[in-house]
This record gives sequence, C-alpha cells and structure tokens, in this order.
Amino acid sequence: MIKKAKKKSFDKLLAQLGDTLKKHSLKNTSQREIILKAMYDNDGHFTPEEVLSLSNHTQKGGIIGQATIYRTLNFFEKVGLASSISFGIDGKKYELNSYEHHDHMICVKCEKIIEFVSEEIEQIQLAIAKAQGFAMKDHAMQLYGECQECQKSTKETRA
Amino acid sequence: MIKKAKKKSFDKLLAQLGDTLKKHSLKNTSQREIILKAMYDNDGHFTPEEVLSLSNHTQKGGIIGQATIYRTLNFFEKVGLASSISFGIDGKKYELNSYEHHDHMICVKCEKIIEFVSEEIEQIQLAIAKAQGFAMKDHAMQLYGECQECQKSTKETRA
DNA sequence: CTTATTGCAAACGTTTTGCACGTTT
DNA sequence: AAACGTGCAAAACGTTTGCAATAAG
Repeated sequence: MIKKAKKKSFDKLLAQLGDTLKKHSLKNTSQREIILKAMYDNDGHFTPEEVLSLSNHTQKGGIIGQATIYRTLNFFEKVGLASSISFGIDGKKYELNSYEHHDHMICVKCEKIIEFVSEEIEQIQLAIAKAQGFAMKDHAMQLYGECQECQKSTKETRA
Repeated sequence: MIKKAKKKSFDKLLAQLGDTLKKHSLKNTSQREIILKAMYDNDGHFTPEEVLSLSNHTQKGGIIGQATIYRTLNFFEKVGLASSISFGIDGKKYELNSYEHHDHMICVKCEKIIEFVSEEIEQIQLAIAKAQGFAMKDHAMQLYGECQECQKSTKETRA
C-alpha cells in the first residue's frame, strides 16, 4: 500500500544527463556533473543556495558560480532530471529525480519531508485524467500536517 | 467519482472574515472586503499583482496599495480564507477557498487549471497519513499534462 | 482615544542577464 | 574554429518593512 520509492543508480542519472545533452547538442561540462553528483549524494530537497554550497564542498575552492547553479537547476527541471516544489517559507526547493516517483508528506512544524508512494492513488489519478481527456504527464501531491515527533511535543500552535 | 466542488456564498465568506477579525481583535477595513470580493467574483487563481489589479478595477482610482494586497493575501492564507499554490513559472498564485475542497489539473501548455475532487483519493490520503502517524491538516494534488484542446492543436513542444 | 491598517517608498533577498573569457566539441 | 557554458557583477523581480497619516473599534 504505502511504499518507499527505490533509488536509481548515479550512473543511470549520469547517462540520462549525457543523453539529454547529446540530444540537444549541449555541452557536457564538469559543473553539470558536479551539481548532479552533489544532489545525488546528499539526497534531499535543496534551495539553490544549498545546492551551491553542496556543490562547492565537493570541490576545493568555491568554483561554481551561483548563476550556473540557477541555470543548471532550471535546465535539470526542464529536462526532467529534477523537480521543484515550493512549500511555505523556504521558497523553491529542488530535488533530483533519483527515485522512481513519490509524493510528499510535509510537516508544517519542523518542515520535515516524508516521501511515499501509493499505487492506488497513482491509478486513480490516471483514471481521473483520462475521464477529463487530460493527457497526464506528471503529478504531485503533498499532505500537510504534523509528523509524529512534532505531535508529541505539541502544546501550542501559536496565534 | 469525479465531482466538481460546490461554491460557497459570498456572504458566508464575508461572515467568515468578520468572525476571524473579531476573534483576533483586528479591524474590518474596506480593503479587506474589496479584496475578498474581487477574488470571489473573478473566481480563479491569481498572482498578487492580478489581485491588485482586480481589486482596483472594482473601485474607481487605484486605491489599494500593493503592500496591502500582500499583507491581506498572507493574512487570508494564514486564517484559511485563501490558499496559495505555485506552479511552474508564474510564481505564487492565490485562490479564495470558496469551494469545498478540490485538487488541480494543470495544463502545461495553456496553463489552464481544471479543478476536481475525488472522494477515493481523499480517503486514501487519510489512510496513508494515519499509517505514518502523521496528523494531516491539509493536502494538495496537482496533475500536470495537456488538456484536451491543447492536445488537438499539438504538433510541436519546442526545444 | 487607542490600536490596527494603510500607502508610500525604501530595503531585501532571490533569480536573471549581459558580457568577456574559458571549454567542449 | 565554432558554439556553448561559465563567472562575475549589475540589473530585474517579487515581496517585505519602516514610517507617518488614516480609519476602525
């Protein structure tokens, strides 16, 4: 019923990047690989700033400029290598599409993100789209609430 | 199976606004009502800028300042009168919660938004949250793809 | 009369862009 | 050699904030 999604290998993603670049006659620069690797290894949801920091920790000095980060993240998203979601305050966050597919449960207190997959929902989504004559290409779902830990420590929600 | 959500009356929303204001000892200004009405009448998903424009068309000269729009939209969202979602490019969009509850189907071509509700999905969501010990308070779901019209006129997706 | 709210304009943080240089093909 | 990508710094955006004036309770 509820599954955890399975992680792809880095090589697979790298190949995917290579293919995409080739297909569009774009160039395979070290920056793009470094960013891909940084996101893959750290495995989470990052703001562009965090991606910048992670990418430059991989290397010695701060080599990659932030403009490149933005350009690369946009590119990754456009070609399907990454996705962005924006919850509440922190603004846009990117994650590499290194998992088969999953949805998000977001704790509104601690901002923790729990990932999950539900086959049933996937299927119903398809059925709904079809019923509307809608050609679904992607989808996203977020459940907002309080995670188990935050519920325990809950006394007040503030005014 | 797939329902269209039912629209609340404006009076109900207005009352909801009034109650909220009273409860927090805040003041019932014309601006807040105008913004509420503008969003209600136009019935859609708006950027703050659009809300500004709609609100000022209701009135004569451009009376409401944009700071007020931002403050009001944040307020509406905080108290549950409105919700924001951010799809792709256009940034954050607000919609009044004038419908019972619904999810969104978003055409990636023309950016049209189709709303729908699925009881089944609602229930599965609850079950999933419960299984994780997650106290779900809200949720959102978006299906991305091409709407019927755009599929008809499809030849190219661009590079 | 007291307190919240507004509008303005300035301030902010984030994202994008122009350009000359460096890299990849 | 040609074309794309990069880094930098400047510019552009969207959003927030300080303040004095205004309106609501």
